[in-house]
Amino acid sequence: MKTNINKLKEKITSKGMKFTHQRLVIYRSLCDSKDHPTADMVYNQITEENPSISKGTVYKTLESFVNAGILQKFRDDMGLMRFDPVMDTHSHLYCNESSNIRDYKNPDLEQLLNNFFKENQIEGFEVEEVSLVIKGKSK
Amino acid sequence: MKTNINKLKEKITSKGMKFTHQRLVIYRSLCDSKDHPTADMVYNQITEENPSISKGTVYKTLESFVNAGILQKFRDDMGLMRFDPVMDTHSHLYCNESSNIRDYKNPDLEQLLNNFFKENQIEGFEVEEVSLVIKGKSK
DNA sequence: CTATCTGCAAACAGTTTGCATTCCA
DNA sequence: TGGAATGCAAACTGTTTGCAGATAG
Repeated sequence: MKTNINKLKEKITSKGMKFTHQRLVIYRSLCDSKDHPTADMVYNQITEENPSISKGTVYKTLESFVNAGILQKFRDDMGLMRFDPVMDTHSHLYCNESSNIRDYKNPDLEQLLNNFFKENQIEGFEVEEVSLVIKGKSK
Repeated sequence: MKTNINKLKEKITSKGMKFTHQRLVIYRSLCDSKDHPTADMVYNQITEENPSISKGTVYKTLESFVNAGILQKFRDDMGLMRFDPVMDTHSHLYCNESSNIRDYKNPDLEQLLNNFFKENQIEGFEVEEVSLVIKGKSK
């Protein structure tokens, strides 16, 4: 746990950014939650123990984390921005019933897709990045 | 052209909905544009020739078209709702430079993904629908 | 000390909603 | 004529912005 904090501090300060209480709290909230929360969810979660952190700060902090390569962000079906502390490329499983979003990583699948687009060039388009949206239900 | 209008009229009326001038104009605009427009884009486009159609009507009409199975909708990276008159399953090509969105359909790819998820069950998750987000640049 | 970060509130964009009026069937 | 569709404006939600004051390094 301490290690993670030190790593975070290093990541932050190495980018010339300042290490603040707010940033620590926000980052920890993201790591604790497995649900790829929105800025608003993070705000509601941390506000219980840290009532003085403002919503604007949460938005700005999450954005700087993304810029610093500490978080990834993506849009969900509702158009909400989701934040993800897992930085390597992976897909997401969207549960149609609970609207939960789980991580899914499969190197074979990545390989399969890379090969496919290497072999099947698209007329007038150069593929740079392919990601999967997997919908279904968790059981 | 006439044929399409009659087909549209049939689709609309067969659902117990009314066939109006606004709905015709909105549907035609979508078919003419190849760019998967947002409601706002449709509004701006039709408003040149039909200044009296209101924005609210465009939103409501697009939504009823989706419910009636006349259009598909999906979210883009910016969180905007996009509308698509092509109803069979297909992927989209997102151009990172122009932010254009093109259609991409490849039965082999669909087959490949279906097979993959048939053979690779995901622990605790039942896949219902898989779609691809393909980013790159058009050339 | 000073550049960055924070908190607050106002602004913004896309979309939805409510309701009186209009219009298709 | 009756029920659905329209137009308009107000409301709503998620997010961004501007700025004065606070704070890390």
